[in-house]
Amino acid sequence: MSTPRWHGTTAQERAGERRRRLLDAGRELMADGGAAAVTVRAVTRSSGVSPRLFYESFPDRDTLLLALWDEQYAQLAARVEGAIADAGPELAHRLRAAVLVTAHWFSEQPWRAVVMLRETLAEELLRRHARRRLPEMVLSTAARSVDAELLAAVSPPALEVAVVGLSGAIVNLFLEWTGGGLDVTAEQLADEIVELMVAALLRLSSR
Amino acid sequence: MSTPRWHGTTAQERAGERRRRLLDAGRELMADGGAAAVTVRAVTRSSGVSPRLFYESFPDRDTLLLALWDEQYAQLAARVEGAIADAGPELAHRLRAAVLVTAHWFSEQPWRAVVMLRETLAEELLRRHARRRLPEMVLSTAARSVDAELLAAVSPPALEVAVVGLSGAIVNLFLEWTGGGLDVTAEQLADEIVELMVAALLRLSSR
DNA sequence: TGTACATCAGTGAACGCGCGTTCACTGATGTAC
DNA sequence: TGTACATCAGTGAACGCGCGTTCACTGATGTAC
Repeated sequence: MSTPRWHGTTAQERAGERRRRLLDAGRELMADGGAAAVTVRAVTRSSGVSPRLFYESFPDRDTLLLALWDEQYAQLAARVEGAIADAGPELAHRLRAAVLVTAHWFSEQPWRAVVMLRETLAEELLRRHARRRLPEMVLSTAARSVDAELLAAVSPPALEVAVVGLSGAIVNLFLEWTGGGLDVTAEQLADEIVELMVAALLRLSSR
Repeated sequence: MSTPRWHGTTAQERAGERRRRLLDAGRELMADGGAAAVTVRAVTRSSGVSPRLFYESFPDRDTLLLALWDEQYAQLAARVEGAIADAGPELAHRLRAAVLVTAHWFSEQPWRAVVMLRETLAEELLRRHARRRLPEMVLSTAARSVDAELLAAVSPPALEVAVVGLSGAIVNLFLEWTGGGLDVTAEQLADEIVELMVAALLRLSSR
């Protein structure tokens, strides 16, 4: 036997399963108590993995936090990707598809907004990691190969300001909406956000 | 002597001075290390006030955090108030004066943005306390007694959505700008924000 | 095939820390006689 | 005015906790002979 086994599984299989359990526990803890609740001890306690083995999966607590964010990001990105592929060539349609699928993704599991948005504002580490990636993903994916030269013609500072303002608006809207603070449907929210984005783009291109 | 003295000062004077020193130390700690750095022990250590006496000024750590926020809020509100009084009756002028004085207030002491904006997103307690008060202050103070019936005619959900989006945009713009991430002048920033606010108001009123 | 030993995988107690809060204590000041 | 005592103001050690991380140990499995 070239790969040694232990209770019938390889070391790699067991390590992989432990990593999975640590991530799941971390996600649940973050959903309940924010990033501050994701401590090495809480994660190992609730996953049943011994603290010693935590450090076999992750060099430290911070790396786990980043992994949690990245995992969600990858899932959302895949969804957005799919939605855009089905949306036809027109920019506004692509934008709307991207925003709407994001709204649905958040409303399916409201804790996703906690992990992706709220705690990303709360923890310095996550803040630097994520910064404006979420809205930029939506924008850039939607705009890909569309009006590229339009954006290229915009002066960098004006684009910067627009992106920062839009990011803040979008993040806050999704956050408040998933938290139940906004009494509108996903479609109304998406329309609102698309309008904001289109208005910002138009204002930029008309300068 | 009706008020007893101790080393020549009354109990009240000494208690007031300790409260002042605790607040100052807390502000500095928050500016340097965020709300998480504002611990009872750190505050008492760096102010030279004994931990026992901390609880004479504040019932617990959370109350100190809120007091720090409130102190800054009161200062900013006073500035905005003053700026608006000098701005004449037109809405856009009042808005611009309010936003510009806020921008200057932040840029004078960039840690103010940390205390008022960044850590307000980071700590659950401050989040609930502050929520949308900052942008609402700017908006409502500027709009006071101007176009009140205009706003009253807007449907509540639409107004909600607009305020949440605007809040996010404004907070993010001020945050990024004070952090050095936006290479524009205070005037350019103010113009941008006023444009956003006016556009949002117009969009609302034309529905 | 049976046994002594090496190694691998995993456990959970321990270390050292800083925290919020409290409590036993000290020393300065006021007061009764 | 002088002294014994009460009270006021303040100090800083102590309590009990959870943390990130490490380390001494156990027991299961593989291997040499």
